[in-house]
Amino acid sequence: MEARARRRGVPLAWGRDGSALRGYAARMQIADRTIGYRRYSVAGRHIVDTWILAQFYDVAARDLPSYGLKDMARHFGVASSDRTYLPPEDIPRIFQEDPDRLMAYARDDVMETLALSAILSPAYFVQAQALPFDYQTTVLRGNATKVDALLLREYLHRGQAIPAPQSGVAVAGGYTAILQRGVARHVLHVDVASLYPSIMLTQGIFPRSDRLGVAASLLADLKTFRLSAKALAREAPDETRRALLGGLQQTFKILINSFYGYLAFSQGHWNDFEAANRVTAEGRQLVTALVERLEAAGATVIEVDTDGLYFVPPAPSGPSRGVASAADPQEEERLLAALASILPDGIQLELDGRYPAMFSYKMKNYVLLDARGKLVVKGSGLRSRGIELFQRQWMEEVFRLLLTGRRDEIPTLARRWEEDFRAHRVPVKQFMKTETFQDSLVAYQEKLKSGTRNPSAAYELALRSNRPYQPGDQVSFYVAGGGPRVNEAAKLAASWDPAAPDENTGYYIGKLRELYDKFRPLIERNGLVSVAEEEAAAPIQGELF
DNA sequence: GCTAGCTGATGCCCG
DNA sequence: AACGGGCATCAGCTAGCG
Repeated sequence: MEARARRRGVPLAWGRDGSALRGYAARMQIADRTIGYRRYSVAGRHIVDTWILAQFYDVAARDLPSYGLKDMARHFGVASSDRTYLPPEDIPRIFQEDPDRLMAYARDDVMETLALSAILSPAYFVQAQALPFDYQTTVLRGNATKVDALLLREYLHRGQAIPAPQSGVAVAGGYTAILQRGVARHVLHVDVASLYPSIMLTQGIFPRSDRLGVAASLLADLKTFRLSAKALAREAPDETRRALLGGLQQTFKILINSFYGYLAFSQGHWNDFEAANRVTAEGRQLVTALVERLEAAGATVIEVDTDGLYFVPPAPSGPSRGVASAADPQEEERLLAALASILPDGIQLELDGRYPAMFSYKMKNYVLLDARGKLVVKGSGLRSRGIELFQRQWMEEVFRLLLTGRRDEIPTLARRWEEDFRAHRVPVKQFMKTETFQDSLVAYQEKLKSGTRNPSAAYELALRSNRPYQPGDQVSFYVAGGGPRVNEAAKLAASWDPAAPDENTGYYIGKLRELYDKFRPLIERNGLVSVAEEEAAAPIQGELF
């Protein structure tokens, strides 16, 4: 709209005072990545971009197929079944020949955007009422900056000086371990509720420079507010009110969890790295104590990550020991009570889930089968967007067979996939890789020249395409020819022709085989194997089989 | 001259 | 401009081998 208006000489006087829209190139950090976008300001109004809200949402959820409007609308269930879809490349022609159809399409787009905004924006609108930021800024600022702003406001209000941020020292994180690999039956997941904030509150760990004790009272107040919002949401008489209160408590939860991160935030005026270290040390100690207590009770602990763990409860004594068994609910309750009893007052243990089966692969990488038969895949090695779709599908199918007791069907499945590749029955969408640019193309070329990074297929293709790619943009590609360097054989996915498929079949079949080999020992064992024993048997090798 | 194995960088994910 | 801990992949390098 900005470009069209400039071209036609139409002033976009959208300000409440009649002033014009202003826009400028900006970049922002969303979790691990930087995106380039155009930031706008209009006097007296707030521009909140649903595309950015989508990316913030996805930081935690990581379940969006893409950030495009159509995919988003379908994902959130707001796409109407009779909406108009038009192929983008035909839009100029349709505009000429059938403008009404184009307008219907545009109207559907606007309605979907509005519906997405109604889902994704209320949490920020609520925050804007609690923070010394306007609505638009509330969306764009990070959580630690928001905590800092709350402290700043209180100190200024009381006429007190603001300390300078301390320079950073290393902070150790949570305890993570994998004790068993392979297939487990009847798995429980317990976790400590709000581990770090609870430690801060119960142990009184707050920034040393916060002489007024603002952080401590803020955290306590936010926790109280959150719990009452949560209770009110449960009792809310109608859907609208429930959604509002639900958003409120979600927002508080995020802010509450940011207090720990704030301690180690290098730009925070009241940061305190030593305090951050005490919080994580206490967290490691609590979780380790849970592991020890469970093992003493005869449970098999599978994996541990920061504030929770997966385990198989002790089998009833007798000959069935070690065999999957239906749990005795009373015994289970006794075990959980015993577990909770070793935690200090104010630290709550929660039974977070119960799973008929689990496949434990590596730290932070596992698959759960829930009681409804749904498969939950966790970990970068198993569900990363950096893995081609066919690998993720292969894994999903294999893990489902493995966890539902049909592992004898796995070899047939693996063969079928190979045959599909050999017969070019697999479309490009399934074997292309999609990467998001972190650097600008210029920055990439500089790093290459100075030897600080290696060539990457995605950037090389973007450079060859002569299109203006920006950080945050994505490119999809596949491997066509042979050669020693895989990246040199890459081609844009858009250039793949189903009538003349030129993908490197050998390369992809090789990938299928590597995939199978990776999991084969665990599939064949069809049970748990202790990592300690594995390591004792093969102490030198990193790979265990 | 070849290769296994290591290293560093990148990208993505878990809590 | 929240934190640390992990895994997979790639290209380049190097020690060790024949």
